[in-house]
Amino acid sequence: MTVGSSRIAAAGRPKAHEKEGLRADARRNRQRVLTAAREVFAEHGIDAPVATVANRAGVGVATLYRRFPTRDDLVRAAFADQMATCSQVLADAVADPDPWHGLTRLVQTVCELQSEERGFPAAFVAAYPDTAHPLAHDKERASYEQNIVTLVRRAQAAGKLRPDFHPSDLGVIWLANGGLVAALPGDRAASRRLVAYLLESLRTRPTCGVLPPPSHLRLAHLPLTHGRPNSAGR
Amino acid sequence: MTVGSSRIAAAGRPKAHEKEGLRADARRNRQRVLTAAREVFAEHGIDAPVATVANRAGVGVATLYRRFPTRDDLVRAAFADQMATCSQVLADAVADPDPWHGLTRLVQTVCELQSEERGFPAAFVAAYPDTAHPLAHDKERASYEQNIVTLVRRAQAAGKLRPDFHPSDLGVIWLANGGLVAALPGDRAASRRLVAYLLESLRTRPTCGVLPPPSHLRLAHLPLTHGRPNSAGR
DNA sequence: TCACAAGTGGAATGCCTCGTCCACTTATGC
DNA sequence: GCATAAGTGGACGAGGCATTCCACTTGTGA
Repeated sequence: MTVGSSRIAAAGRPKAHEKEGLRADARRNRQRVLTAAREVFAEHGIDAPVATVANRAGVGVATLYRRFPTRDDLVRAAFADQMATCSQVLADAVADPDPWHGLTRLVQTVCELQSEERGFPAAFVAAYPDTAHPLAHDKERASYEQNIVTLVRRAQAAGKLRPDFHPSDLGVIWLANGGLVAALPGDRAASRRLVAYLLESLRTRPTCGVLPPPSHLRLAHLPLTHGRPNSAGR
Repeated sequence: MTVGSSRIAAAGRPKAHEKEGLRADARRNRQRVLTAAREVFAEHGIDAPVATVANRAGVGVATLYRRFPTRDDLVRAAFADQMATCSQVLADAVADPDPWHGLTRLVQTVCELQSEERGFPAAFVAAYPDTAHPLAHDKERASYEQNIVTLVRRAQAAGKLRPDFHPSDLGVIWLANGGLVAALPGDRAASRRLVAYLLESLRTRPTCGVLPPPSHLRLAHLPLTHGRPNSAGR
């Protein structure tokens, strides 16, 4: 991997670590690792040993580490599809002419994604870090938050969403559902009932009770350590 | 610890492991360990190393292991007060002449206990195992379940609780709240908002929507492995 | 076909944790 | 005070996991 390698340098490829610049067999292995990671994470949770993933993929640990130097890299790459779906659903929701419909779809879809694949809730949480995290850049995050705030305000302006709903309540809903799914892996019905209850109480009603004030938590202000005891300073 | 020890045997004490039969210093140490365990579990989660607890308590690991042979023993003992409170609140709820009031109090109190002490939600889950668990005997569990079912039926008969509420939904609520609290340790407001939303939609309303069917999960049919990656077959 | 950079696997290393063991200390009843 | 069972602490071995290293293999462009 000499920097001055004439052949590669001449091809003008930016980084050897990009998916595109990979050799064909390496790209294949990368894909195998991701598939294995999803399977293993679903079975044993997000903290499963790296070696297990490598075994399942039929590659050595070194191969896995070359592509995904940290566990976070692996987790994110494994659930990148789901995260992309979330982004898309949020975009769709904002674009929906009926903001209430967009909002309910958003809540339902994210919760369903969470319950479909065990391990994703934790990845979902990890993707919205509080501070000092390199990926999911601040700009991207800020854009998500902006969209969510917009959606909430519009749904409230339309008279459909209860006025005391706070955008951060979406985080509350998703974290709660994520916790439920983590406790009852494979039980989709429980998640669906939770969501149904919650959506019902979000709708504007004549007899809207008074909610306790929201935490001053920013929507994205979530910890990285959910279900990751290794980082708990043992 | 000779079995035939005349002195001890004459005193008629059943087991040397009972709290009562402990020597004064041992009882003191036991208490220190429990206090340390609560602190450490709150800081680092329920999976914190046993040695950390022993250190904090100022005792050796052997001392800790003698009193609490398994991690589960330690966890349960550490949160025994909270569990007892839960039992009491359930008993009070059933005894309450207004079943709706009793039910809401029950939900709120348990959720508050969960958010007050990080680590307790996991302990709470662990205390309601699915199978093959020595403690929280079947009888005790069955009695809890019976009480919950009674309470729910009465609240529904009184016309206060929506008729499609299922007793197992209480488990859904507590697991969801537990997950939320685990993700946002120290944020009581988030938990309170979740509970407020949920309680609102439990009340009978003219325009009650149709819920998806409940999972066929028994109320107590919860996994032991919540937040315990060590038991996940690494 | 060849040269070689890219890629690979698995052994090796180091760290952390569990749980046990045993020589030593201490509370207790007489 | 004394005898003794109860209690104690820290060392220790086993085992699991993360991460690195390096000799070997393979894909690729010429």
